[in-house]
Amino acid sequence: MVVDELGGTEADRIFHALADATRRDIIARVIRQEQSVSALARLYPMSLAAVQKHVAVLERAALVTKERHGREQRVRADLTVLRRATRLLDAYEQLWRHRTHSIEQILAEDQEGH
Amino acid sequence: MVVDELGGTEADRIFHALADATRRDIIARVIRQEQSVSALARLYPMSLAAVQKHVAVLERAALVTKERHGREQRVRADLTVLRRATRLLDAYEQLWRHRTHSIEQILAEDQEGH
DNA sequence: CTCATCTACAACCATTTGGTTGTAGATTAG
DNA sequence: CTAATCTACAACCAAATGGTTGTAGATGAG
Repeated sequence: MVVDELGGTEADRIFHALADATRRDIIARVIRQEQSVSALARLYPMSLAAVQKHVAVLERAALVTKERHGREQRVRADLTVLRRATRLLDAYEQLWRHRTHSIEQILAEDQEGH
Repeated sequence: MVVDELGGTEADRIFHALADATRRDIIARVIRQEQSVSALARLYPMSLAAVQKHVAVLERAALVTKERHGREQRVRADLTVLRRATRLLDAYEQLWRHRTHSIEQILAEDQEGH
């Protein structure tokens, strides 16, 4: 029923991408060192295609980028996006602590287009 | 195919709960002031039952709790859980900055069990 | 050149998600 | 008591998720 262009807001995509243990593990691994897709696939009890899909979800959320290097496609993390997610949650906490009445700021940051 | 008890790990539930704009809006509102379910339902272009389901998702993630007050069910935020999510993302950022080789800590925190 | 490897992508399937309507139980108002 | 309100929950449905297998195109190794 969602007729949206693709998957909703940026926050939608980021949190959805984080809502899976395999994807969080992929992030944690490529933070330390970029890895090829098939190297990642060997780590998990699922097919290469499944891991490709997980990487694609992370890519849609801009949490990782791929860079072709020979015949390999190296996956690496883009931490600035992860930082945006952290700041969004931080904003909710601020909202709590300060009981601020200007909720519009955090909600505005939570829209498509940021 | 998931024969799991219910929805995976705590982090799964928290991030999944946050991956929807309506649910994030509900959190932002009940942070400021607890609201009854039907009061929340009037805010969104969907049925009461739909909002009930969103609240249930937030409840499964322990991001909100309900407290009966007369015939109303007041929804309020539990910020300690939101804080856990923030700390989890913070941990990823630390992992990035310090390139620490003890990834086990953050992964351990990411398991079912607390 | 030939073959193995890495990747992409389509088709398919079961389950979950996010919405609906409808029914029914508590609780308060008058 | 009766009626209106708030909530819960079941049944249903379309679409998205998360997995599979299979096919095919690039690229590197020998």
